[in-house]
Amino acid sequence: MELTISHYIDQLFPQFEPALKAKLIEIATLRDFSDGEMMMETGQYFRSTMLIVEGKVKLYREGDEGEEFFMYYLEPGDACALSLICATKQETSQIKAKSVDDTKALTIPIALMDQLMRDYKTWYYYVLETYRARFEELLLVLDGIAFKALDERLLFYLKNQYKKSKNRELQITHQEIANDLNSSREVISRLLKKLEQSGEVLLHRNSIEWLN
Amino acid sequence: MELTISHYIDQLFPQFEPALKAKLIEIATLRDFSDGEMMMETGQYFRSTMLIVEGKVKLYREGDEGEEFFMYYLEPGDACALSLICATKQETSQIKAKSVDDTKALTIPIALMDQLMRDYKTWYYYVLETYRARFEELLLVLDGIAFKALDERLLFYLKNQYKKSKNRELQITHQEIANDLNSSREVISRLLKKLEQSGEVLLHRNSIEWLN
DNA sequence: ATCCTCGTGTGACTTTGGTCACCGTTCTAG
DNA sequence: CTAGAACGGTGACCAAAGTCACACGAGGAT
Repeated sequence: MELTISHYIDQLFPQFEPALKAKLIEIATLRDFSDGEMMMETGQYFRSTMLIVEGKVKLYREGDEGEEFFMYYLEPGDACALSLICATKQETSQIKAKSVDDTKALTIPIALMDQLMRDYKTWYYYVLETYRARFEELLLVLDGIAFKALDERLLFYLKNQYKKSKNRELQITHQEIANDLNSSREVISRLLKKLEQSGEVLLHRNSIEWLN
Repeated sequence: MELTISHYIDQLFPQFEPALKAKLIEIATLRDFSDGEMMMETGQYFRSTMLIVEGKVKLYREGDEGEEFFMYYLEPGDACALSLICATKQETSQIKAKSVDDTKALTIPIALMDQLMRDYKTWYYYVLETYRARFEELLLVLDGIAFKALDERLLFYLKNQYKKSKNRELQITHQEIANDLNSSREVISRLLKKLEQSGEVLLHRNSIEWLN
């Protein structure tokens, strides 16, 4: 087990100083989440901070009537910014996180966060950079929804998905896209049809092919 | 001058440990911004971090065609989260900040940030809390725009303004509200008219009166 | 007093996107 | 093989919000 953790840390966090790596191997535990499992619910408290080492995690905001609004993905090497921040204050989260793949995460008790921040400079930089990156990502999402029409947002969404999956063939249904963009299936279907007619994608059942 | 800085710090940051207060008095300088002055432009680099000690600062996101989208205000005791984060990485900002009052801010050279974070626990907590608070605020804005119709957003906006100004009479034009909400003047006028008819506000030229 | 600008009110129209109804196809469990 | 569910296509309609055109009054400048 410790071998595995050590391996992940070397691969994904090469910038961590040796002493920090050793410390993490000592205190972190590996936790598994299966595809589709909720990792964080609205209103839940954090007991530990998580570093994703395998799989993919989808973060979204939940509306008053349970609508879901996709924000961004966390991938191996990423940390949940909220769990880093909220952790120190024991605040409740207003965000949901769902594993969308078989996912493994290193968990670190929040009680040790202060010590890590103080003692390991590379950890401190990592945390700040994580914050910054999430904040920027959130701003991009805000841009989309504030300034762009749905067709542009859809295009942005698709490009993002392709980049993450590194695959010409995207396995997704129109309904799922509609959920992520907080729209409705029919509207997404229509917009996709337009994209197909203008030669940007090919539509199949359960998948969308990108024609670059 | 040092007397003034010391006074602000005691008033607005009582939680700072004595050594930190002394350090800040030593390294911080006071900077003035006049009403309406731009404090930060899109694409600008940070050279220092700022703690607001007087006045009010409006933060907004700028769209591709120059549209402005209001995010939140910074008030005395607040710090610009972005200048705390980006500072350490020398990244450019994608946000605009405008002084909407005669504003004073303590500026702290970014070169000293690392040292402050490492040496003063109360500073470290303050920075993390600032991040968390701005992140939450941004999430609220996102909620509004993602899940609410314009009439609800307008109401939320007005309540926010009243809370900040502590005044039954809000000095603002319909056009300004429209800019902040990235809408158009006519639409805002119509919605305000509805609010007046339902007895929630009284409309005057250049001001809106809240009837609680 | 006379202009002129600014803020506001309002009707008519358009566009975008959400909703409803319904259909055909594909996939899968039994 | 068959029933039912899931997925996607489509037309008709509706509602919210953006746009256009114009009118009116308050207030400041000359």
